[in-house]
Amino acid sequence: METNKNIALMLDQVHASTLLGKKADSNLSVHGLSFTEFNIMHKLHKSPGGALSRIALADSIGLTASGITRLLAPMTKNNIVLKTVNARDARQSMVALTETGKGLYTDALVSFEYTCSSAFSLLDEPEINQLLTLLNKIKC
Amino acid sequence: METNKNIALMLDQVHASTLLGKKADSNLSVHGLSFTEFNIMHKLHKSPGGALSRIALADSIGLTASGITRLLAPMTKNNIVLKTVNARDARQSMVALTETGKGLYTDALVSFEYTCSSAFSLLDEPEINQLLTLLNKIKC
DNA sequence: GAAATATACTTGACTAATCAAGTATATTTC
DNA sequence: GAAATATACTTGATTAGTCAAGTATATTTC
Repeated sequence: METNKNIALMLDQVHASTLLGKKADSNLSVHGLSFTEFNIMHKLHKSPGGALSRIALADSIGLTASGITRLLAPMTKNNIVLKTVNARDARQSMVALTETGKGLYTDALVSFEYTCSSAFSLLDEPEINQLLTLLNKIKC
Repeated sequence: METNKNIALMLDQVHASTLLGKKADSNLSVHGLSFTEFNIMHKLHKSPGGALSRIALADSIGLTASGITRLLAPMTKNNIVLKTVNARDARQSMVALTETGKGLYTDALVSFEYTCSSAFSLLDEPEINQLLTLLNKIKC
């Protein structure tokens, strides 16, 4: 019951994320993308069918449904993502990358990989695995 | 050079923080405090002299100077923190908790400790230490 | 199968933060 | 010691998100 360490962990965790997010935003800005936008594109890209519902996207990055609506509006207008109907459930609109979006993702990925590898350059592979395992034990 | 793992780590890290921040906000709301406000109060409380400059506060939690100005304005009006001049440097205004602020901090700390210990309840003490060490190796 | 409830959004109003530009003071350079 | 630069803020304008309420469709209950 080391409450002080729990507190330090929480604050360090959130502080690190704040700075990582800013660094990612800044490195992605040359592609005209925010970190959140890139994050969405990444989830879409790695999803098996290439399409996800808005709710699934929201859950996958910790945004509200409303946040997703507002985020996707300009991305749709700029032809980065497109909206398709789900035949099984008319409430859902599925989101997918357009061809333009895929190209943009591929370009931006290079910058993002750089951001990540430089952020974690002091960690060796076992440490990265450890960190991944430990993060997954956090009860969010 | 496992770039995929670096990417997963970055995204998991930020995702966990987003959810932790929301949980902290929700648990602190009964005290009328946001997580950011509590964070500031915590840094002030644990600072040796009990006072920090706005810039020091900004750096300590990853906010801009401007963000600190806006955050402290209502806290000052509500008598949670107070502003004192730095005799050595007239540009700086030092921030400290008022007596009211100290009392509020003590109360809110209980909720925050609960938030943290429940978030990290699946981690044992060596794991918490590991996680702290690994987080400090991230280059922010 | 109608009524009640749940899910998947969208929208209006708001808030917390950012950035860029401005002001005041301090420090460095020459 | 005057001029140039750097630091510590504050403020106006903007942005990215939240929440609460509304709408449309789906599912469950009876």
